[in-house]
Amino acid sequence: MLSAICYNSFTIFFMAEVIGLEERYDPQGIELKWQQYWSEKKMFRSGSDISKEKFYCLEMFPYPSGKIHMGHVRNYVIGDVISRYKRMRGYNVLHPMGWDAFGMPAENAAIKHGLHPAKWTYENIEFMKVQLNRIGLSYDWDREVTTCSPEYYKWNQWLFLRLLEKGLAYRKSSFVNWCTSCETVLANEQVIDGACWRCDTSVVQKELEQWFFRITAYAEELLQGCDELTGWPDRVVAMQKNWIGRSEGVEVDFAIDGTGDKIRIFTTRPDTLFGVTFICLAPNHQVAGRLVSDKSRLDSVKALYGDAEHKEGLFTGHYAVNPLNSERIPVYVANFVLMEYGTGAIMSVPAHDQRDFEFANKYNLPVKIVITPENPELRTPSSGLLTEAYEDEGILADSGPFSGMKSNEAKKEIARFVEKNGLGKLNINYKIRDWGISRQRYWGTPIPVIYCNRCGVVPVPDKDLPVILPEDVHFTGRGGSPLLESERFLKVDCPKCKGPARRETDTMDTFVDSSWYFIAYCFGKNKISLNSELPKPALNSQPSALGSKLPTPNSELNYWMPVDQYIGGIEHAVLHLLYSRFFMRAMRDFGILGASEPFRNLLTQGMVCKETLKCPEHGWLLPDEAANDKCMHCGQEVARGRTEKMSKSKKNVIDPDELINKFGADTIRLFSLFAAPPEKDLEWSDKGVEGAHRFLNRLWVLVSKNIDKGQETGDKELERSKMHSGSISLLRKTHQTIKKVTSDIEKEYHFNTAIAALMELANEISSFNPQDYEGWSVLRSATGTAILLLSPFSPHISEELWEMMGNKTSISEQKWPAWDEEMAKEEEIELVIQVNGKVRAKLMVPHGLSDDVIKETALEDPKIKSFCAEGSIRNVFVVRGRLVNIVLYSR
RNA sequence: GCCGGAGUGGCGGAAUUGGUAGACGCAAGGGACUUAAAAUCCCUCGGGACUUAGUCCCGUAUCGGUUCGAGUCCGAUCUUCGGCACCA
Repeated sequence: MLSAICYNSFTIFFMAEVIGLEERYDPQGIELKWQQYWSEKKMFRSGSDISKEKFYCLEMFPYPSGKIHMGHVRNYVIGDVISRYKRMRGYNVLHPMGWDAFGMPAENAAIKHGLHPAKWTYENIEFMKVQLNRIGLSYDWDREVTTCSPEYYKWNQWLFLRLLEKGLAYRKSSFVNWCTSCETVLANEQVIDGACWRCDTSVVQKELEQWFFRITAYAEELLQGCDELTGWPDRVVAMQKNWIGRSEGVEVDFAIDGTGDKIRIFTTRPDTLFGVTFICLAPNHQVAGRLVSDKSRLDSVKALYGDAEHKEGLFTGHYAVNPLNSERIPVYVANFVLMEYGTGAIMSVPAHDQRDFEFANKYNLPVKIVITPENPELRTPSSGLLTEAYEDEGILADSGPFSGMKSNEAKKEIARFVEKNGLGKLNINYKIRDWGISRQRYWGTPIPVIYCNRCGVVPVPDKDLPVILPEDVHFTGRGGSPLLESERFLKVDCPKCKGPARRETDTMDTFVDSSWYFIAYCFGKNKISLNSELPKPALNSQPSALGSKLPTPNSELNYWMPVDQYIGGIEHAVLHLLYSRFFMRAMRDFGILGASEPFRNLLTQGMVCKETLKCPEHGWLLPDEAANDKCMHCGQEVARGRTEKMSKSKKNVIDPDELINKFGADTIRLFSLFAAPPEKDLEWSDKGVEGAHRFLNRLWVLVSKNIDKGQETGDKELERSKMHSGSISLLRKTHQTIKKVTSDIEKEYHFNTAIAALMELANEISSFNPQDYEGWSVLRSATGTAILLLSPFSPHISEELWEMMGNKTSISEQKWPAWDEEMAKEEEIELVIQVNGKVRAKLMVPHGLSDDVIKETALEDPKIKSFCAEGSIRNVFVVRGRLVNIVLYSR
């Protein structure tokens, strides 16, 4: 031990002696210094000047689980680069951060460790905020939002009440997962293999009255709006459209023979109406209950509802009449028919629907072919037996007056016929369901309604908001919602009749919190005020002589919204984004703001992955549990698994804090931006991180060794025509790099190629040997530019180097450099000469030659001449500034 | 099954509107410096052939097509990753 200490201090002394201790790149010191500087000067506070062009850059806020992971780091670094870049481009940038702070893990922690969810959550936030700041993220912390604070969730409640007023929030009965042993509701993720996560009791479905938001009222608009989402990845838009699931079709009434009941079915294939051979009802369809006398058999079909493996049916003993051809067909109850979609009843055409085909086979029901393929080769074998349903389009057969029509024509004709004759109507169905927001949990926004025996469901008046979560509760994980045991919370006077009443004890889905947090940021901390944004009746049509100081309705909110760039994980491609789009529209209709779409551009970053290690005996291994491909515990060969998303269970995670301690935040930022473009998965590589660190180190040495020389040069204009070729070439490279880095950022946020270009410039700078004043001046300008261009990626080291170069103001306040197109132009180009499409020679020629001269030059090249001697020239193609292709007649 | 991506060196990844395939980095090999190592710096680095220091051939998942020219466009196939999945 002692000798080690001696050795270390000797080493440090020795190194300090040789290279000078002050010259070494010390990320820890620098990063802390600049983080303090930024924070003290409030450098990243959004400006209040709303005449300036704005840029709202938003990253998905984290759930405060306790620790930041690499996925967060990647997400936030991408957003930070964009924000810093846009600031340098002169935009008024809003770049906020907050906490998605309600949710189950806090309550689980309370159950397990007896910590109050609030304490657990706020401690996590405090810790994670320090972690975020260590990454050097340029947030405006003055606008921080924490969804579990009453100041925030008050507005959840306020919005709920507005939705309620408009009929967009309503109550209906719905099923939840219920553990009979714990007597509590379970979330889907708490149900493991159909059993309770805590006690392993099998979970049952229990019917409860719950609150819903009527997102279906906006289904069509949300779908139409998808076409405006040009700044979103195609696949996310596709997923949204898919989820909404619009389909056009007709509803047709089938009368039941002898009972007077009518069954309304929905179909998208009216062209197959003549092929209907039976009708199926969902097990919980009203008419099914009436038609089936054997309730136990009906219950057994109900029990298999939703079972994707088996088709189970039951003949009701009744027949329906096809209104088009008056055929009498049997009515079945079938487990695969969904009550929630369409009318809860279907017409079955086994010849042209695979599901009906399977059902018909099982229950020996007739199959009637009414569509034949246009291609005769595909026609049914003469036996008339199908092996599977024919679901494509074709020519109608056996369909009365419609026989011989093409199916897409027949669809329209038959639909028209149905409507004209009052047999049914055209209709559009959507897969999307209303959004159930009730959660039987404590750690969420209390739903602001009161139940009164006399007045029924009474909304909490606005003036009584927020309805605050009570503190006097215990967390056992048993016996339903903890809110039920707080007398003080539960008992309340009815706002209407002042009689005794009871509060709603359910809380809201946390997706409600995240559906409008981006709007909350626009107000600044604790200043959220959605109602002040409502248009006010004009007091006076003319502004008063004193100058009206009345707030313009919607001013600040409408300035910042919509978000210009949203960045987050693909896992939120459907729900969060769809709910947010719904909330925006609802709020627009309340008059709170003008826009409909919340996020103009969306970037879904790829996952952070890493190689996995697995021992045949000990399972997944941490990197330091293996040495030389052998397991440390048993010495067996370790299998290098494929690279997978970092996860604790696979032990391939990396702790951002450890990395920062070792390399500094700038290195981590640089590597995660360099290793892959943002939308693709990022494979973590320890060696790659070292490479990024080496690059920063090289830059550090480059600046520090030239400080003295560089400082002497001023900003005097140099005359290009008199410059050395070396200087010109470095100057040119500098301008080319500005252009390249700028366009890579602007175009697709391809930071990886931007950084590659910066590395090229750095390489050129280090091999440049300045001889005189001019050389030093060019060197200084190239170095300064490189640092400016680097600053969004690795801001701390850039600040420090910028300061070392003698600059007095922070690099974060500098303008993004501009390039000069003339300066960036190459004087000579490499001309590639092809013969018959194969590269045969390369020549250096001056820039800007005419096509004819280029052609001539190419043909005069001795090598090309010898190739051309083999045949006569048929054609010559000249691509300006690039290549010549000489095509010969083949012999 | 349906919808949407992706297949390029040993690896991560580059390649404007079709116009030099492999930028930049990692790994590997060689060299310089050092008593030595680390660090740093320099060189080589898709495969093959030959009459070996220059030249030729092959090469972007596979097969075919369009074109003077295809990683890029078109058609088919294979592999792979996401999402949805009895939505009538």
